[in-house]
Amino acid sequence: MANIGDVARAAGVSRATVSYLLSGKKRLTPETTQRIEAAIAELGFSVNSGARALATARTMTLGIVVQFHQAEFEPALATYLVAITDAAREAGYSVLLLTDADGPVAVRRAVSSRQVDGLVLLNVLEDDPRFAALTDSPVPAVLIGMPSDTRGIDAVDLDFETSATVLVDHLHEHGHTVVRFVTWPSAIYDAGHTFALRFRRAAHTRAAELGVTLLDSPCRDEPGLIREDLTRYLQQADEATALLVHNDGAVAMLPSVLHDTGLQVPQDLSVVSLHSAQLASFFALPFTAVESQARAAADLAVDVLLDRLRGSGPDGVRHVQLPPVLVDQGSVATR
Amino acid sequence: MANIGDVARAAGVSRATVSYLLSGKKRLTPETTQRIEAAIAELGFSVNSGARALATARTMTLGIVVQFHQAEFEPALATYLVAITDAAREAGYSVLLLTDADGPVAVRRAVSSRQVDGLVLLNVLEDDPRFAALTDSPVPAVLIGMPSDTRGIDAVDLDFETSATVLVDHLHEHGHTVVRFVTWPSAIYDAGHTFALRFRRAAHTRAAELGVTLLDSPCRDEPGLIREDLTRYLQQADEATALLVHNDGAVAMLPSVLHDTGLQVPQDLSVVSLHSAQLASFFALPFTAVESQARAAADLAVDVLLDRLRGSGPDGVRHVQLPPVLVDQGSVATR
DNA sequence: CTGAAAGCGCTTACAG
DNA sequence: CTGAAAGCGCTTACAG
Repeated sequence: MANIGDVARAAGVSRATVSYLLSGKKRLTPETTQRIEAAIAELGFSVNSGARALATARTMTLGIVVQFHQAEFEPALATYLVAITDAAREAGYSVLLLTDADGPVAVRRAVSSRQVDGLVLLNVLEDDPRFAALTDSPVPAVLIGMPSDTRGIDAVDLDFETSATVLVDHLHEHGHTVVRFVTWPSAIYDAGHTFALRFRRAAHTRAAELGVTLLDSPCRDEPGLIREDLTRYLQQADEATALLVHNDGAVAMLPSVLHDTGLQVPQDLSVVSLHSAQLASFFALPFTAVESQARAAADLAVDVLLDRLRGSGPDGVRHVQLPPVLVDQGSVATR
Repeated sequence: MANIGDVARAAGVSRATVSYLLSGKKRLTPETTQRIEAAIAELGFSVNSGARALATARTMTLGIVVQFHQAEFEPALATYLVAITDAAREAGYSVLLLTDADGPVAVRRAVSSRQVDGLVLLNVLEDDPRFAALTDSPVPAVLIGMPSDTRGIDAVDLDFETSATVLVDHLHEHGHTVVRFVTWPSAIYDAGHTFALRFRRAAHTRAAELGVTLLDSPCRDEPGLIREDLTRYLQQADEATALLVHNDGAVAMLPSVLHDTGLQVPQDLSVVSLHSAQLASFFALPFTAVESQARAAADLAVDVLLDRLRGSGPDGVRHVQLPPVLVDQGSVATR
């Protein structure tokens, strides 16, 4: 394969001149430019990325750190990966996938062998073990997720707190005062998933402010068990007039369980939910909801990280939360 | 950050000696080994991967070429990505994610800028546009998918033909002679998805051999439409006593539609299916089925690719098909 | 068993 | 506007 010397020789210039054309850092005469471009095209030359990385000390590569291996239960994961990679490519960056079961190890290896210029962390926990590997690292990172203490790391996510507020408000405005709050299995909260903790906390806070009673109703994590749990909740004779759902598995199962129990939405029961847009689309979910947009979060994360890499953007640590959009599908009745 | 020279100095040896320890290509005295190892640990040294790539002409990186952007409708995609990356890492390889909407461009760029030593192609079509970019490439590739003409490229996949045969046999053995074949939307076949074409062809061939009538019944590609299509098929008054399903969206919807139409499986209707293991697990699908295992295919693909890179393994082009496993869940009644 | 030296393919002050 | 030269951090025949 041709290297920069071959191009220089074919064009009758020095290697430096070819390099300047490639980087655009110096302006060349039109004739020189044209001769070099012709040589590049003829030889099918492209820059050896390893050599460039060595010379510039920049890899033009970002790493995505996927911490968990339950990819199967994360329908939005592929969307995140593809969206991050797309956004990175548009900025001239490649993407390395880092999936080690041991997150800190994955981070340290990529950083110390200088494989990446920056990192995107997916599936962030309140007290994430990867943080330690990041604090003494010369490589900037951005979290997709918003722990209460980000340790000085940039972070980006849907605004789960406002999302909860918006949904509780929506129910309250329609006259609902007792609401069943269908949540993730407790293991999700215990593990410290930031999206779950933030949403739950804000839902309770807002409900208290408005005098709305929230009945916590966790669903377990397998289809059969979720169905059982949901069925039990729906058949329970109590004063709950609405469901506030934050659990992708449960909301996916909900239409079928509603059907089985013969309850009509919104006549017999109102429903609002927070779930990923992927899930909504895959199941054509018919509920009024805030949909988390993996692509928007991914684009934002890459923007923030690139700002940091370029030294552009605002000073100081950045915490950016995407404003939720309520998609009203009429699944809430006025009481 | 420390480089190999810093380590050499700290250990009182030459850089070459450190390099030999790192690569294991020469045997050093225990004392030297120990001094170097101590220096490495103390300095927190690790090899600069770009520099190593430049010196060795090997990147130790594989590229995954994801061609389509409908990541949302591909629940197994994340599993493929994670599984390939895991397998690669175990062999000492990193993984670059290549998602350009223009597949051939993604391939050419990664190859010509020497970012990868090998490529894994996902979502392979019968007449895939990426093949052309591969034939004149010095970088070996493996397909996950099995076109009829692989152009000399290694390929790996579930054996969809045997899968179809096994499922048709299963129905035939239980006395079913008229079977409704619920298929993907015709666009899937028209686009040339190898898994769809191979399965359909083999199903028809086997059915013809056994004297089983297969009623082709495509489902469209949105939840609402799938439900409509399935409902219409189930209510159709004909002699079909069983369903053979090859359509992930349809099989996911099937339990609910069965419920609505009041049909009992297997009493009123027998069902067999081919779907991804991810789907089966996410929905707890209760049907006798062949489940496609993304992880198995990913492991196999990486094995084949690494054999090629090392020059090990059998000579010639390799086409490996994973034997299907029938998971009998009793959804077929004897007639 | 160990080391000096060339080379991988690029970039970038620096001099002209 | 262009080029000679040093340097990025490694590896690997080769000589000892």
